[in-house]
Amino acid sequence: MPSLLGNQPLYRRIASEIWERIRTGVLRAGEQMPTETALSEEFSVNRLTVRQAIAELQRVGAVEIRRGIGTFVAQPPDLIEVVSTLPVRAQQSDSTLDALIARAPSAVSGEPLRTVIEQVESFGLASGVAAAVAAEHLDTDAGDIYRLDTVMIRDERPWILNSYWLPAEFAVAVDHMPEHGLVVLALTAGLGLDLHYRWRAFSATAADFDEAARLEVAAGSALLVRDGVTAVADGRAAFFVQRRMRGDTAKFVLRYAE
Amino acid sequence: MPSLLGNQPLYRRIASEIWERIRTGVLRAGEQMPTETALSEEFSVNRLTVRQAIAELQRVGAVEIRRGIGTFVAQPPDLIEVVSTLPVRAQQSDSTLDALIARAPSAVSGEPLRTVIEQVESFGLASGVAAAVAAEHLDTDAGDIYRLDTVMIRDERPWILNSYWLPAEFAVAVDHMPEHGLVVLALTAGLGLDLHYRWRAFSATAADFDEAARLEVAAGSALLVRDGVTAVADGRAAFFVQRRMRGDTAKFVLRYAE
DNA sequence: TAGTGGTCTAGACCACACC
DNA sequence: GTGTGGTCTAGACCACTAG
Repeated sequence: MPSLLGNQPLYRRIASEIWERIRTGVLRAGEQMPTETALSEEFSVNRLTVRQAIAELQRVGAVEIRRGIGTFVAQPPDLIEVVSTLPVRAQQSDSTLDALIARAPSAVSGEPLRTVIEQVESFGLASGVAAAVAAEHLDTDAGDIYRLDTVMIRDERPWILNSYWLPAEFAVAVDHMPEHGLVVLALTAGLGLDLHYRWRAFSATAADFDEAARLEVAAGSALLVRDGVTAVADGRAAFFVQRRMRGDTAKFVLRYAE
Repeated sequence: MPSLLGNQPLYRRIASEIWERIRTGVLRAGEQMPTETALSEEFSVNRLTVRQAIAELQRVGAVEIRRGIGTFVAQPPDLIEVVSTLPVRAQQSDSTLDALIARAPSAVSGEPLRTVIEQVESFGLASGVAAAVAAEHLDTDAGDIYRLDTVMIRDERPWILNSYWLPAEFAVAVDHMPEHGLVVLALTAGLGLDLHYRWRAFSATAADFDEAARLEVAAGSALLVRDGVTAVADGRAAFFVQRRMRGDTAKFVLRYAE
């Protein structure tokens, strides 16, 4: 244990040591790490102690564990930047959706593949606390709100969880949503609505068990949350939406016009 | 183990069971949980298995562990909303800073206490990859950039880590920064500059070891990252800044003017 | 089949906070 | 001191992936 902070527990010193090897390039991105047994022999500790160190490195995003195969130094994630230019007016398709579709890498060479789709998971009358909160955002009565849960899939991997709350008058748009279509397109193209943002908010949270399972990440992973209210031209609120995505895969950029 | 998914490992079923107790109010927020030993007897498993379950609940934010005391059902975090109204022009003090100071709860009754301060941790010429990236954002030469690292402290707890990269001409502002002052105030009031955003970006990341230690959170916790470039009236970039904060303590809201 | 990580046990001792 | 969570060991067996 040729390490630094003598006061730290063993597993943390081992984590630091491995981290250092990654940082300095002794272990390179994508490379397979020594097995847990090998490391436990090298550091003369129990395998469980090594596992504790590796678990921390995984949570930090430094290594990737592939069960039955081995542990690997993590590759930098490929991050999609979703850019908006401010001030925006009208169309909400400015950023998120176009970007999703346009920037997804093409699988077949040359052919711009549409690899982002939005899949409906559930739809029905909203209830409970969430419905009450949504009602407040939408200036409507809580009994009259529909909830639509979808998942956006990018390159065949779940990417963004969406929960929409819509007043009844706008909920009919869901019927206009084609298989693998996008909710917002169903509202704009399908219903001929002119949408614009009323507000958006950004926060971060740890994935709970349900979110973790649906996004295929570990419970507790960092999620980026963007929620907001979108309205139509005459000022009525069309929907309140909350989007949750893996933190390391998306970045929202707001450019301010000069 | 009166549980659901029979295929899951023991520790996960135990975590689900406890989670269910919290969700349904059998265990209430703030309440102390049974000790690890008690739980291990109740579920007839080894204490380590219980610990694994509790660790997951902690990462998810469901419980809070106080060493030497006990484990408690987590309280909902008190979150500060930082609101901007769009379109913004000029002053950047719109949101972040004013909000930080104004909305911090008062310790002494009635007296609006200024509980948010910004403390310089290091200052000097920037180098390495980070400096190169900053140079690109700032349209400057990489050799001429200063880096300023600060921490914002709210109610005596570290809250936001800030890294500023400034061209030499603006770095002098640091000399104008009073003890416990705010960097942006030093630039505006101290140097008489008229600042405005060029762009901002939001993302989320897992706290690395350094960030975790400085923010007093566990490695791997969800952090909200906001970075951006602020310019002065004539268009020159004044600084590139990256702010990292505990995800559960801050939320950035953008309101769009009608 | 061989090799990897994943789960679980039994038991020991330590570090910390409170009384 | 007493009780809490934190660390570590030795050893066993399982589940998954690849060849």
